[in-house]
Amino acid sequence: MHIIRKILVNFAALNHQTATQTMEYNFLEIEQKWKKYWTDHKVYKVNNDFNKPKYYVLDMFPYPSGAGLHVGHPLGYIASDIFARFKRNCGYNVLHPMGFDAFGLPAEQYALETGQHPADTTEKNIARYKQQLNNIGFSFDWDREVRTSDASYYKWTQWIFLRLFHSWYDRKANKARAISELETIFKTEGNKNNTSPADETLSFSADEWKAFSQAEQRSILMQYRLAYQGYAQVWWCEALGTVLANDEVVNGVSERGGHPVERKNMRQWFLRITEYAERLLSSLDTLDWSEPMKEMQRNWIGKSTGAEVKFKLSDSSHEITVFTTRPDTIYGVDFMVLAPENELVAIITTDAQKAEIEKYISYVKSRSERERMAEVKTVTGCFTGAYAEHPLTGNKIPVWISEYVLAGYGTGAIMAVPSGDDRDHKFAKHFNIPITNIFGDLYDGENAYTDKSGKIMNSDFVSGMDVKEAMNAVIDRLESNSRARRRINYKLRDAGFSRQRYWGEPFPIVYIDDVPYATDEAEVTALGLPTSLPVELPMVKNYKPGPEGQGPLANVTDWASPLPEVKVTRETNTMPGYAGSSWYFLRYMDPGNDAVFASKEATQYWNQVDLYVGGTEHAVGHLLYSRMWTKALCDLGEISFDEPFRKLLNQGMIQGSSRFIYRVKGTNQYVTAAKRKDYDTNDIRVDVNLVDGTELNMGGLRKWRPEYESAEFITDDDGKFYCGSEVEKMSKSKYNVVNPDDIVHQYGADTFRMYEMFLGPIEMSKPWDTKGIEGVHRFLKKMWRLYCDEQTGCIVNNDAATDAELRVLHKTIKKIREDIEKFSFNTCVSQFMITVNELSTLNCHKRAILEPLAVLISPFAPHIAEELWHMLGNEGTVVSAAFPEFNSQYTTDNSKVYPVAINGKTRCEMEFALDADAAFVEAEVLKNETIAKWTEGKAPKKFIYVKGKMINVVI
RNA sequence: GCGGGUGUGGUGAAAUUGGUAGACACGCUAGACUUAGGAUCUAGUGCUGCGAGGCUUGGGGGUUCGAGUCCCUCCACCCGCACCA
Repeated sequence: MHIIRKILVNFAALNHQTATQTMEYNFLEIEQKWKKYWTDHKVYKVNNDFNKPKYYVLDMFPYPSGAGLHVGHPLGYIASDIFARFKRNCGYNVLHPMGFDAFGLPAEQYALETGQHPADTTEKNIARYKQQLNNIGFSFDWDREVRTSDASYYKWTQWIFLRLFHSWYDRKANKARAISELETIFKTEGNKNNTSPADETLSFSADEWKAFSQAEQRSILMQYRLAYQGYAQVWWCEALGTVLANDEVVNGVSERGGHPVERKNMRQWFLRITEYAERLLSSLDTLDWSEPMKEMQRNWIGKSTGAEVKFKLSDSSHEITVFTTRPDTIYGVDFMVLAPENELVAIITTDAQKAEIEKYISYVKSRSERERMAEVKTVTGCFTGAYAEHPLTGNKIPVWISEYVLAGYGTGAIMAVPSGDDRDHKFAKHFNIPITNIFGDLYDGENAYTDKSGKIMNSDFVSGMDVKEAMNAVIDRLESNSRARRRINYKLRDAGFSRQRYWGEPFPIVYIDDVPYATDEAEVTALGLPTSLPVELPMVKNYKPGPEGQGPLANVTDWASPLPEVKVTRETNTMPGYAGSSWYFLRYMDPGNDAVFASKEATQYWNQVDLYVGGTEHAVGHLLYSRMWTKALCDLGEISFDEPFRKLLNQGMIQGSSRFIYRVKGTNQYVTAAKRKDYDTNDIRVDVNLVDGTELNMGGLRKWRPEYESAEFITDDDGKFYCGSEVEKMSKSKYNVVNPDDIVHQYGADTFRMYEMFLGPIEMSKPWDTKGIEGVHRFLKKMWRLYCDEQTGCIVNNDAATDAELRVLHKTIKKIREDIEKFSFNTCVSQFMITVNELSTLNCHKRAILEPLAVLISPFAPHIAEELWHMLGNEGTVVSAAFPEFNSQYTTDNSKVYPVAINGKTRCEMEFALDADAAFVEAEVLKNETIAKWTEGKAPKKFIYVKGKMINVVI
């Protein structure tokens, strides 16, 4: 089957010359011609023409993986390209750039396996991506391309990092300020008006500040900086001697080699995004994003109001501080739970419990946060032997540790109220901890009462109060003796910014006696080290990790220790993937600038991204970081807007559809899907490109891999072999990747573009299926035949259009304009099909209709539109033609065929003028034979006439 | 577990936001033209029934003259969860 198709395609290719003469739709030739024209004439070149109104359409730039582009990638790019072209036709100066997120883990993993340098493989992958993108006919201005791995780009990533390093967040002014200003404040008033976001207990006077050593001062400033150092847990694999990403840990062991892994604390860089939590939350309201997307960010930021309560420990001077959203339930506290990582655990554990606690902690080290949160059925925990004192009753409360309390959230400790919280309840039941009921009959003894309605009982002075009252009363009482304070807590955590990897941006940081300094600080200048950016990533030959889990850069001794005699070392970690992608939209505005990341004029003009298109998988990562960077740059006066993406359009994911064959165990026989139940078989994935629908190309399989060379097939009764199928992520390893190049070669880029849009709403996920593309291809051929007879060539005439033809055209213009603005591209394609069908029926070959139609379809199918536009004798390019306007004279009707229903069931249709009055309509309807039959002479109880919609008779 | 989403013919889907469910396509069936066809054209195609008709938007319930759309409830599937990008 497949072979026959190939032969026919080749046969068609051989006939190209005759095809040209017969003027049939020769997409290969047309598309090649116009692609060349667009490139040669730099048609998509964008100038910073500040006099024209601007529109900025941005795609999430791709990571250039070794597998190349698959048919899922272009979905969003096609949508944004249509919109960009549309806006351009509407007279805007449209910025629609593309680039590459080129640093990342896969290139490094590939380097470890093959020894090829990531710079080389990345270069190759980018070349392939560009060629694939160009094949689809996008209107990118490649002169503005950016690559995050270019030194000329990451120079500015490093520069922004240093701006964050040199800044702190002034909570009163609610903005970032220079750290030098904070030093001035410390010199005059200490930190009494500016508590550290990292350590609220930190307190010093102006005199104390001045008395601190430089190292002490710097360590205090580190508690304020927006880019700072702290500690975080990473996956550590002893056997591989390396830190692993979450993705590299599968089922609790390393993906490579299956070695055991555990959590390890490491010094890391962080971005203090939590200082922006409130602004990131509140300015969501100003954005034109989908409500679910905003909801996801809100939940991620996770604002909750409640109280921080301190519990004294019996027999110890330490205290446990907890955050609770339900201070009203304080009389129901039956035990306390610390995160196993909480520093207090080591201090308070009694000798008797030590062994058991250590055993439990080592178990927790092997568990991911995900597992810890998800597996609620199995309750685990361990008693520390210590007791806390209830702040109001003074009762002794046992202190436990358990994995369900996470160190990174809140204070890493909770007060457990089993009668009012599900997890606490399960825990108490499991460990037989007595439960205090503070809800009276509302608590049934079997399940926690988590509802916030009803009265609090059995709770001393708050008994009988409702939740809100009790909350305030409890906090007031506790506040009066300094045991609590009102507090807002965020789930959002500071962003880890260090990776123990090679293929990323080096930090512009050097350590002098283990104290970190920015490369632009005086201390570094004094050493004679270069202070200018970029700090270039040195070329290396091996990518193995450094000692003690440091990044590979630690092995480049002359780079990592430039001045060994004075104990000066460089930071050998690199920045994470999201560093470069947090600000790339700014670089496109002025990509060549060597003096600044983008000129003020350029950022002022292009301003916010008007439309940002990309997948929901970035909902809380990239989009949140990018928003924070933008706010920081705005605070520091570098740009004049504090939100990067005004409108966001989320495209759905195109999934792969994998094909399976079934091998009879222990043989080289394969059985068709329907008969596999009769045999004992293994499922095996085969290349989806060897399958037509579900029908396997058996000869193709034999040639695919040597192990199938002598395969025997147990076919279906019709002699064909059918595969099973399953929807999965599109990936190389699942053999379900479909390359857009193949589709473009077989049907053309215009068909491909329109087919991807025709698949369904842009935001919906769906599996790829090439079946159905024929319909779109047929449509383009049919449209072609309106303009061009296959024998005689162009058949467009200059006759005046009829009213019917004008109505078709103007209704189409209206519909297409509206649907593009709504990003409803699938219905645009339907409309084009309807229009072409109607014009074919009308036998319309008139310029007055067909010339606007060519412009109308040009954002969707630019190649054929350009060809038709020129066939009509136009000069220049359809890219800069004016988008047609509709005339409402041709889009409004003055009568309507109403559905007439009896009791809501449509029984017939009747036509009335749109301005017909109700009495007339009612009389006419009741006269109607069909209606009379259904009403059986009964007088209607009610007559409903909705103008322009429908008529309903209730009997 | 938490958060977000989705569910409509054999298939992809449409439905001016409460007003004719299934537009537009794929596939399938029959036919025309043709040396030929996976080109092109015509007709049919949700299910059920001889028919008038009845049934139908994941299941159940509700509001309404009227529900795919609103409310309640249950189920199934997909995506994300902080070091993949």
